[in-house]
Amino acid sequence: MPSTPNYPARAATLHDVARLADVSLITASRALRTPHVVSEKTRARVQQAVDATGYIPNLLAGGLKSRRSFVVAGLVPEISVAQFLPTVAALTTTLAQAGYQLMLGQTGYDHGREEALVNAMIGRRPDGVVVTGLVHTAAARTRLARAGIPVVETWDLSGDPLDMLVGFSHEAVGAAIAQHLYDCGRRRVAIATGNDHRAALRRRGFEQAWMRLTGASNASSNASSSALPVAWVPAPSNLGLGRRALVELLARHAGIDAVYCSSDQLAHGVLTEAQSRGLRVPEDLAICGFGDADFAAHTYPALTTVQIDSVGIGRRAAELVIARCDGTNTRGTVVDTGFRVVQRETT
Amino acid sequence: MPSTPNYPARAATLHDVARLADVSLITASRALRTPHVVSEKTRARVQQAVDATGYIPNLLAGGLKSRRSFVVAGLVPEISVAQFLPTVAALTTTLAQAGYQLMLGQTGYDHGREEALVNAMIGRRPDGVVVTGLVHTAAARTRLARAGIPVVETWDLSGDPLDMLVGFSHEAVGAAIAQHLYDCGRRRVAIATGNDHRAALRRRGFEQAWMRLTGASNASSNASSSALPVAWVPAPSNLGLGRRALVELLARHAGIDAVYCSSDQLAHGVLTEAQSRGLRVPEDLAICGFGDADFAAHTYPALTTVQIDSVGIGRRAAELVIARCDGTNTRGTVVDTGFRVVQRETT
DNA sequence: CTGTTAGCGCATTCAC
DNA sequence: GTGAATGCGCTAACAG
Repeated sequence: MPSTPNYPARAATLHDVARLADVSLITASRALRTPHVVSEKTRARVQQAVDATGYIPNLLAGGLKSRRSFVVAGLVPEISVAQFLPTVAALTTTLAQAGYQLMLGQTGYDHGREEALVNAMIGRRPDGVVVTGLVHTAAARTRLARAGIPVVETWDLSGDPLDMLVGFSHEAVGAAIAQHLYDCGRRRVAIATGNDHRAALRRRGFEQAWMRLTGASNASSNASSSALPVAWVPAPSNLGLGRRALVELLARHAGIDAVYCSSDQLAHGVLTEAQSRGLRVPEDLAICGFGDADFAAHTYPALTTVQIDSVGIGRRAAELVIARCDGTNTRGTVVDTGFRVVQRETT
Repeated sequence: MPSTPNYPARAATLHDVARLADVSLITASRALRTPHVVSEKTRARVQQAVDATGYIPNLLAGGLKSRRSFVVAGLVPEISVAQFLPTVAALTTTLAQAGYQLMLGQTGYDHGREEALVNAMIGRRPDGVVVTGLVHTAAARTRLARAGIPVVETWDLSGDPLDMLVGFSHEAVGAAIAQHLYDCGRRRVAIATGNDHRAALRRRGFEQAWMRLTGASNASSNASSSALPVAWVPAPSNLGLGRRALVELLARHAGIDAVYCSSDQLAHGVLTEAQSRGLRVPEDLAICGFGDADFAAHTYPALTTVQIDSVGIGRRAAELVIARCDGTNTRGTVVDTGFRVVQRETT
């Protein structure tokens, strides 16, 4: 007799449960899925058999017939992007509460794996798809449209959505920050920004608003050129890139008095570099970030930033997918989750 | 004629492809799965039918027969824990390269959802399970053992693993940090630590080594009491909690000259609080973190910490699961990924 | 190289 | 309230 536990080689099936409870297959199924239509006695016998066998329903098999997988695909550019984390966490939690699981995939910031990932996901027949960001490649958009399942794009409000959209206007965020720095009396502003799509929208909103505020005539809506000093860093941005960005800005543009950063991580780096050079913040240099990361309120001095409802985006996206799966028509729904400039000590 | 694209209501099946290509079902299947056993001509006809119908194989249906889902379950305490992010990212990438997808779930730091999550995952019949951390509850351990699939626990080396293990010794990490601070000439050390399992192991390793080094006799291996000043913070730790921890330590224990922190986020907070009080780092206070986060090399002054192969853990875990699914026996494998104290400027 | 048969484990549809 | 038959979409096993 072996000392290691000896479990049955094959997992118990509903068939095993039914036989042990001496009922038919379908009665066992009903006892578990719709208990109220089964007599109490039968229900108890089935439950006993379930406990005895350690039966766990095979959702794959059931889903084949009912065409429901109770799986939702989640697409992120890269998992190690702090900004999306609360969204993914809320998504996971909200879905789990409704019996769904999240299947997570990385598209890559360059969209290189987007189409392949969408195909791989569709092959698993998810009941819905949530994307942090927009679906960029035409092939992926077509695939998703043809799949006939609810799709929620998030963290954006622009463009023409594939189906549903939960986010906010990045251009409005940029404009609000410009207004804030202007109101603080800054006139020689610079930008440190990641090179991703959403950061570019914020930068454009910032520049256009700035030109309007300062009455400059050479407003540039061209994405490749800029009227203001800009340091670009590769996405995803971090503290180290922020330091490097400020080094670059100060070297090329003496006398700047404020920096808008496309993420709080970047802003924290700019703050750090400023301090290492003996610059006073905000007296010599004002700094504004984006995202209201968990550390933003606790830097020294505390970081002015833009608060985003990252958790709410995940929750709303999950709710929309679930509602649609339950038969409610949410097609085309667009939710603006808004934003708020949070002034702290760096401006 | 409607202006919106009108896709077939039902997704194409292999049946549709076979009929269009005028071959049998199984031939169509083989043309896609094992092309080399099918004539070139047939293969081309099938491929043409696939393109025409936009067919995407239903892996759920195939998996029912072949007992392979090509899905691996990933269990994390909470997604928003920066420490595990590189592991999860590497896991996802390595699995995707081999045709697997990651199904992600959150157990909660208190293990409250661990059993329910394991049951939900098992119901989807994953080909393997990777856990960041150990499986703590007995019920979950039993379920996983009975499922008969490869399980990799990670980020630890202690205890008795369910199956496979990829990690490092947290007690050895604690001891190494104690040695480092001792070598730096510090004698009045304190600890700022999260209240999770792994952080507790590091603290114990630290304290035991410290007692040995300083020749103190009241070494306490008791988890609830401590011979050194300790500030506990709830997991997951962050910068704000680090500031609060230093406030608490300085209030209760005047004259400490070094703080070991259970995460770099915590250490960054301690550093920030020290600077806000005009303490010089490392002259007045040495600080050591853990994890070598992306920002650690770029704080001012740069943070001394412990480098962990977070990416390697994810990659190795994925490789072990994949190998086992491919028939290689990796049962019981234990991989020590090691660690390295990285001295920078805060010690 | 290609086809036929028989399920995988369960839910749907109809009968009793 | 319960049950028998049928099939979801695909692949393993065996024939040709």
